[in-house]
Amino acid sequence: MPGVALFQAVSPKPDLVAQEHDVLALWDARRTFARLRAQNAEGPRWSFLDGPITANNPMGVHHAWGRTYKDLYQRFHAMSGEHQRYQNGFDCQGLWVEVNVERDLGFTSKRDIEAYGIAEFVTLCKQRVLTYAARQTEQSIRLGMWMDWNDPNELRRLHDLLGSDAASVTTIEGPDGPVTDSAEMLVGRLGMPDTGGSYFTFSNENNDLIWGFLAECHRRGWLYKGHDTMPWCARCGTGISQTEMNEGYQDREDPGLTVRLPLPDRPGEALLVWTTTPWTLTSNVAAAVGPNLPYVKVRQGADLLWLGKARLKSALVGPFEVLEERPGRELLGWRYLGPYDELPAVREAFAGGTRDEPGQPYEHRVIEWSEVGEDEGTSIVHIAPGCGAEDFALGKALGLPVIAPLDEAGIVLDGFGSLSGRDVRDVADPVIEHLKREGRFYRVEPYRHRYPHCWRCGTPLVFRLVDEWFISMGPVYDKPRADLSAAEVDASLRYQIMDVVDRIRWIPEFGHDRELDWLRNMQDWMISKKRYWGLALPIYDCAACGTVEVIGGRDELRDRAVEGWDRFEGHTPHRPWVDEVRIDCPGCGAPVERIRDVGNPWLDAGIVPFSTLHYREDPDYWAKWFPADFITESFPGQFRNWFYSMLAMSTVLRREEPFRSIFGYALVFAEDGRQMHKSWGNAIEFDEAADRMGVDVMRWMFAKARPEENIAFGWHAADEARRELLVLWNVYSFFVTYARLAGWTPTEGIGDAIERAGTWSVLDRWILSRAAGLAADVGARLHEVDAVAATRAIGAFIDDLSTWFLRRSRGRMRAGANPGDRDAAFASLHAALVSLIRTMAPILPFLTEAMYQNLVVSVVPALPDSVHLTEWPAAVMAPHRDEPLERSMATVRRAVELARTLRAQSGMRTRQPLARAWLAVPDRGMTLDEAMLGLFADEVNVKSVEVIADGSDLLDRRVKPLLPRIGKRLGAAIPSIMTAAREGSVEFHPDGSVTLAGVTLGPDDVEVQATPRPGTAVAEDDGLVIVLDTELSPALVAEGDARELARAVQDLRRAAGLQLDDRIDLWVEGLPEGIAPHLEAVAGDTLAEIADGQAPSDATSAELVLGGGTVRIAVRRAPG
RNA sequence: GGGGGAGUAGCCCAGUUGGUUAGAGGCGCCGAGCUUAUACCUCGGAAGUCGGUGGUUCGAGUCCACCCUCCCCUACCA
Repeated sequence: MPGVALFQAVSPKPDLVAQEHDVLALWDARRTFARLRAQNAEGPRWSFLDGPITANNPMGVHHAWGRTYKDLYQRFHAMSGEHQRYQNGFDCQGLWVEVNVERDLGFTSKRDIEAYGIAEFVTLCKQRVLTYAARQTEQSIRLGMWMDWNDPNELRRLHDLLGSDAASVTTIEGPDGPVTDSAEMLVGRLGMPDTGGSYFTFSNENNDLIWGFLAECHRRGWLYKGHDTMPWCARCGTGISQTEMNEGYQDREDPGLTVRLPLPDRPGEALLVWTTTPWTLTSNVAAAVGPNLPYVKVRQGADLLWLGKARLKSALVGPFEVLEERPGRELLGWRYLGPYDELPAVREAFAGGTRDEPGQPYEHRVIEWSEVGEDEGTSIVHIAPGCGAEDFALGKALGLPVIAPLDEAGIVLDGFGSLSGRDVRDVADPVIEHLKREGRFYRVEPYRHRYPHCWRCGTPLVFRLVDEWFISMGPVYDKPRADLSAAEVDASLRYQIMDVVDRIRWIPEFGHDRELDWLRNMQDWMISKKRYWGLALPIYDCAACGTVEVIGGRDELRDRAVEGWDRFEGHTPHRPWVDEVRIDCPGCGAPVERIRDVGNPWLDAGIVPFSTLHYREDPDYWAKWFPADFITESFPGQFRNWFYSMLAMSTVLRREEPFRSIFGYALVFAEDGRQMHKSWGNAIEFDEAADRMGVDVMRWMFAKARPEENIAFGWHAADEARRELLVLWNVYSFFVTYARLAGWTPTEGIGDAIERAGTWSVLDRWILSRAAGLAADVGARLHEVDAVAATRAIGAFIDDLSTWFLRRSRGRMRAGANPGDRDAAFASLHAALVSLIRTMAPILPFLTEAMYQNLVVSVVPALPDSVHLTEWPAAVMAPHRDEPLERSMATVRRAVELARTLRAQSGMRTRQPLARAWLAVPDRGMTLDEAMLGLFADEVNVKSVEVIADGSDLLDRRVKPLLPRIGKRLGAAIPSIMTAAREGSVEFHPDGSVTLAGVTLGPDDVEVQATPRPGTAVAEDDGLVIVLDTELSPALVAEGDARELARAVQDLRRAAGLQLDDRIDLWVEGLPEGIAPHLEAVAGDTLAEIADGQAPSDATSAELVLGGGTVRIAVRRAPG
């Protein structure tokens, strides 16, 4: 076919990584993604909302799992013609960025930050975000993720300008033209419609809308300042919310310290209390007992000690004598001497007395607490309201004094004697020393327990009395949700959120229960943090009159500002600039400053369904894209983080679900089954994985992984995934090789096949039917967010394509094959491959694109120039579907397997032709026509196949009693019945009943199975019976030998490194008589001329044993 | 501490309302076969006291009790 372009030659061993880079360049050059968006611009909307990735470090392979899903579902929906937003998101604000910036600067405390300057520090935080946003953008592009990306170099330019002169005016290219502003404000405007690109949660709009949300919470009375003892990280100088607490539990060893507290009214007697936090003893206020628990007084030497009876053996050291037993209630009110009564802080706190007895100084006493248990310590609990939440609640209920010993950095405050000024982590030993000196020490021993740590920096938390801001979640009612009245739901945000959760499709389903469970147990949401880089909480708490005002947006702030607006204007709404603004107190008119706290970062991510969809500035747009059709993130953790914050905020603002369906997946682990850790040497960086395994291999692994289970990610798993893809590549490479040799090209893509396939052979029609079925199946699966089933179906298809279609069609594509049949083979294989790669394109965008370029673009230029611009192939392939044909083919293939098993059992190699096979096919409305039988005959190498009606003569009948039916009835007779069945001692009766071991069972009680009679070449499977005629005539033997010879010649060709179409000279020496007639055929198959005489020395030679004699063969490329 | 889940072949694991010979699948191993798609594929095989102990039953991987180990969720008990 002169003048027609051929396929490009393909290496059988592809460099997948290099190929991926070529494809990226191709997409770039052809603006493929932009054209896809244009192509779908009028299509139905599919709203995907990207959960923001924290722009704080390079992306890891665990991100690649989620991003694979995000990209593959976006690509799939694009192939269905759907219009999408393609907006990636970066999470920008919060402690995690601060901690890294601090580390870079070598800072160890908040004081360092203050000294450095908050403005400078915040700028560094912004810069860090821009740095890693640029980096992650590049990595995501490398992964093949199609999003509306910013130019990473523009992000880096803004980074630099922020550092050198944030106020300098510059211009960036937006989707609708250039946008000019100061560098700082451009950074604050990233992701908006005029600037385009990814959204950044530090953006002005994002912060502004959170202000609006908080103002709404305030309007409804849900925002409040709490005064409470909270978990606190002394290193970070910030309170830790309930959400964050859950992330940070670790095992830790603390001193388990038992202390004697003398009872002045009972000379010589003392209470024993136990604590794992010695520093809190400074702030001891009371000792709690369980009123109904038994307590005892024991004598140890001169000591008289009180403790819980149940704790005697474990709490005491050494021998003891029990003197007295009393219930806890009889101990109530006892005065005792505290461990640190002499401290000024203690005296001062106690001087005011209690709420109920304000006149006289408070003294330590025994109080009642129902929560006191008998499992640990002494059953007398040390109570320090300034150092524990439960202690605080108890103290509050009883009106007890509160002693708060720590400042925000965990340093002991003044008034604590020699402990003052020391770090809370270093005071355990001084406390113990003090107790020993005072005669209060009883014992200390290491105690291991799970203890909360800071999720970010790993510091053990302390409990500290602080003011923090909360959003109330509303009451928890003690009854089922179904019984709640509308008024009760209206009064409780948590139940409103639950109703929203019910409207969402959770995949996997357990997510629904998890979220509800979290909401049930959720305490009020602590949204404040005493830090620097984050959402500036727009709360104005009047020191003069106590009025709290919450500002709902930047414009409102400008209107309300009484001073400092000029110093804020031109800046993003961050500290320290926004702190300059004061408003007038609506209560008393005094100028009020913003509280200095920043916001919980999940507020930043939670507002995204509003901020990124332009809820305020373009309500029509928002209404079109809200709620999102789909989000996907890793499940662990997000129930209480992103999912929760989105649900809470959307419920407050709209009482609507922010997304319709959510797909969750688990965690990426290393191949050794452990979490990846750099220090364990089992971590794999994303860039390394991309460079070494290639991103398609990674995507294939991720798409195949069961999302509800952690994935074991590593090089071996990657090799396995690559092998699967290489099978496809081999088919492709084979196809291209032979199509080139034959000069075959399609004229209209898969249209060739659609036009003419009706007349093609069963193999062709079968593979096209399979391809059609695959496209339909994978489409349905991906619609259901089931990538596992999709990849499984694809894998099975590739296997069919390679091991059956191509295996049986290879001869059809060789030189000398029937031209019409050969073209049909090429056309059907080509169509199947093209349909397949379109079906795989969302999952494997690079491999499929590379193949598409060659299979389609290089030969049919009129078609779309990217596989990603083609439509989902299910519809166009549907006419090829022929399910009866697929069922028949499955039977043939099963028959082939049985025949192979038979050959193996009888030691009859497949190369040896046999005269006949008999085949009995179970009657399931299935017939095997000539062509099907021909496939079977060719594959198992038999001269003829005869279909017999019934294979039962060849088989033994065995009886399998159906135990679930007869077991209950026959009881103890079962063993003998089963033995009889196993041994075949069966009596069959005409009505279908049988007798076994003297027991007659009805036809329904047994299953009669056919098994091959031992010693015959018969195989059976579910009614399919195969018999081989293993009688060998001399002619058959000779034919087998000839095939053996041909095989040997082919091996030699390969050993000699010859090309597929090289012609050879062939020398054969010592050929047995009988084979001679076949020699010409062998020569034909191997492109050989039979040469006479001695083989030359430069020929490649070998020996083989044929018909009992040694045959020597040699080959050499024919000259010319 | 509370709640839930899991322990089956060298490894990852399936195992229906209890049914007698414990296996679908994947990796690995051994053997054979097929093939110029040349370490791809196919067929066959080996190997397990089903975490332990006791119980119910004609019969237990499966049900019950206790114990051991691991994981997840949850929890500021001192």
